[in-house]
Amino acid sequence: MALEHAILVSLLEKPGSGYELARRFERSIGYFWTATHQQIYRVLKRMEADGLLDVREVPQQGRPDKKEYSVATPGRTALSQWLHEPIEPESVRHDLAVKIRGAAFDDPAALIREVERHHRAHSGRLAHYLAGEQRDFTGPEAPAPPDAGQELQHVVLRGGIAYERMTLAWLDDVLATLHRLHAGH
Amino acid sequence: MALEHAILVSLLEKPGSGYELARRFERSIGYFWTATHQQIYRVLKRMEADGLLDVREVPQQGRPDKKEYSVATPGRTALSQWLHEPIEPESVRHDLAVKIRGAAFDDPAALIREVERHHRAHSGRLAHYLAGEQRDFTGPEAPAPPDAGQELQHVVLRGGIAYERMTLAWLDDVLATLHRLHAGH
DNA sequence: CATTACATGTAAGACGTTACATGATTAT
DNA sequence: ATAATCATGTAACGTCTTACATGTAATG
Repeated sequence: MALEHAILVSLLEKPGSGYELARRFERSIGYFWTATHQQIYRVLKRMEADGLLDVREVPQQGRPDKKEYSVATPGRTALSQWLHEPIEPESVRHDLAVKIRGAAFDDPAALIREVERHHRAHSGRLAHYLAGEQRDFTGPEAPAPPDAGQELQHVVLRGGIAYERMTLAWLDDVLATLHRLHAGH
Repeated sequence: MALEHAILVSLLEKPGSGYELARRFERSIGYFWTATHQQIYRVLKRMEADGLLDVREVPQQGRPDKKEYSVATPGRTALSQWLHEPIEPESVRHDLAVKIRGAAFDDPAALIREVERHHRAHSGRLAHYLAGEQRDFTGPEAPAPPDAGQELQHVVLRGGIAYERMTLAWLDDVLATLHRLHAGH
């Protein structure tokens, strides 16, 4: 049920429409929580009905009107409450690991292309994160005395960077293993 | 829909009952794919109805009888087909990262305990993985010429170990950041 | 002329979680 | 006695994904 909380955090960082939230879930906050627009619109309605959010109809010119959501007081309370509740360290789901173990019953070499694809995707993400870090935190444009919010956003981004680097190193290991098995050895 | 595939892989590694599968999803295969027994029983029934699995009633003494599932030919085909389909690099969901960003709107210091709890949990997992690696792959009991299946299981386990080490280092970074913010900076 | 961006939604079905339910055996 | 392990399930509910549905405006 943390989609609600991710939305609360994102709307506290900046109010916005369902569409805008969907875009953020493709970037920034989407690095550690994904959601599609269908999900977002549904949850926004429920959260509004529950009084967690305020809506404001914003007429626009040359564009469809939008509904700008912002966090109401009960929403802040709900977030605060959740922050004080312990959560379980999340359980992982790695399709690729299932595939790798499954390859023992098929052709391990056939997985090489797939693993290379994942490697490229993670390289791309890493480059994207590093560019974002440069832009927002370590580059010349970055605000000199960062506030708490920025420090916290940065440490989360550093986590994403560490994750991608670790994953790339592991995928290299996987590729080496697959090549070794292919060579007969 | 990869639960089906994880079950196929696990049953190919060794046939077993729903209960046994549920146990495996708490260990071995559960390191990268989780499922509860309720889910497993439901999916096993569906897979049997779909002809992917064979069942054998095994009477036992001093214990309830069990149904031993094994992979039928169409199940092997289905797995093979999935292995040859490209999958998307998975999208992540990190509650803790949402909490960290949310802490900017609450009390960052209140998160310290929570992060420490996660740190302990991941330390435990790492120790568990390392013990498993020692037992099955690098210890004196490990089979000298490992086959493809073991090589692949090992590289997946190495991924789990790398993930836990990376996570612990990141949690140290998070704690240092939270302490810095608490100190007033 | 086609595509991308902006903007919001519905519906069906798959998947996952939590709670409930039962019952024997083994270990403390 | 109590709890843990073995063993299998149902029911209710909530979440998530995929496909469908519509329409304008800007960009190439």
